[in-house]
Amino acid sequence: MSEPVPPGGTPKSATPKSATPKSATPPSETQSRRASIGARRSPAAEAAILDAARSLLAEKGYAGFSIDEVARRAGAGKPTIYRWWPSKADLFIAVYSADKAAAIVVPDTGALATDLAAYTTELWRFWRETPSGVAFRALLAEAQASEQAMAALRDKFLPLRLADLACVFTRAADRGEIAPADADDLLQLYIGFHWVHLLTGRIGEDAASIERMARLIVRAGRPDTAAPPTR
Amino acid sequence: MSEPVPPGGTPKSATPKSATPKSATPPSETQSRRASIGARRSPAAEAAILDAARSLLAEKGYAGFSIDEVARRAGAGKPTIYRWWPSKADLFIAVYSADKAAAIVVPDTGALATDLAAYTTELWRFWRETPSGVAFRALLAEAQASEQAMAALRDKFLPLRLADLACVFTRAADRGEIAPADADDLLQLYIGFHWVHLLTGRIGEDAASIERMARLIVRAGRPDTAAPPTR
DNA sequence: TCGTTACGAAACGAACCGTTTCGTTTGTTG
DNA sequence: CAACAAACGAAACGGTTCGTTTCGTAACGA
Repeated sequence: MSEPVPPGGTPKSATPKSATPKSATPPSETQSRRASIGARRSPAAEAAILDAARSLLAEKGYAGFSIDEVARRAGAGKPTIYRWWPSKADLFIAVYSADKAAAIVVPDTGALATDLAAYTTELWRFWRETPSGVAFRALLAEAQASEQAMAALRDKFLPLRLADLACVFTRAADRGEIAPADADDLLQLYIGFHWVHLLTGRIGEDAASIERMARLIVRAGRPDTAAPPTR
Repeated sequence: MSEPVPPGGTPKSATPKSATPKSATPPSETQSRRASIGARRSPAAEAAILDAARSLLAEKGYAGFSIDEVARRAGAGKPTIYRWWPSKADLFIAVYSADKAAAIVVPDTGALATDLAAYTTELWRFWRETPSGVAFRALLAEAQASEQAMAALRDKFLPLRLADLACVFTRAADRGEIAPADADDLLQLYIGFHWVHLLTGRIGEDAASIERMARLIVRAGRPDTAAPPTR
């Protein structure tokens, strides 16, 4: 869905015929126009479009993310965009996927609490300072209006993105810090913490809050505390 | 969304399709027209607009929530809508606020874990079965594109809506189940749990998951376990 | 060489937003 | 009772965006 569409359409053999002698369209200044490079996809056009989309998203958020504006900035035609990305969402997802490479380093400090605090600090900074943060928020928003986007988010995007954090919890379980059975639930709780802050615009560097939350998570997972009134 | 793009152009079917003679729209049946009742606001119009907005939101989500369509369904003029709700967002919030009355009963079972589980079950049912769930998701989405909506969500909407849950945690602190200092953070964790499930479309009745999460929250707040290796 | 394909420019239709004009209806005020 | 004020619905307008189509041009490939 997010991949460019291979052009395999029906060859229409009808010659344009050009009954209308349009003439004109003077090629006066062929200066900066990025002409076709022939019967193949232009890497220059693709790169220009992706770059324009990324910077536009970073500057104006999803609200200002219009195909027309992307085309203007990229010096590309809208048909060129729609040829390779059938919808606005496709282009949007492509941008995020391309950025995902520059991901986040998963900390390994030897203790869950410090791992979590470090990860959160880094993630929030990433969300604040890169187009990806904006893009992710937009993706969450988009998913609320499109069942398709929702499914993609839930089934493809999240599991992939959460793999890093999952292994932080796995290591903690191996160290005996938390009960292995709780690892998944604790991960979910921590994700929720991130999302609430992201979606309400509170992803500043509130170190105290981050640390408190990390300690709560650790405490919730402590296996030895399960003794007394667990029924 | 659209189909894969046939890049070579399609056999254009030579369609002069439009040319719709607009005329029509015969007011022939003057029956149902809701005339002015004079120099005062018409309760009938207000109710019709709110009802139309609510049902439209429930049916099509925020994507299909257009002022034009609301006006059509309500048999109202757009100026009437804009006279009383200056923007689309205002009408939208009005719908949610009106529904908020039929809110959720805050459980008081005597134990935090069971309170939380009961509350979650009820809240998710509410989100699933009323337009409000759709509306809240849409509000979250809207906030990602509009700083204004974000501020309203963070500063006005949430504190109000969270008051119920807060008192569940307060009662638990009074009973000594959790450390009073942790109440706010635990509440945040629990909210995050709700949001993640709402935003990823997983608000079915997963009783087991709900209960596990409630127990984790309680354990995270246990005051007596607050001891050692915080380093 | 000649057909195929990609390119950008431009225009188009549809949808929606928010506004304005218009004629009508009905309370309120003098 | 008459004049005014205010609300009503219909309709249209300007602006924006999406996604499509047409058109002329340019390079690859057989």
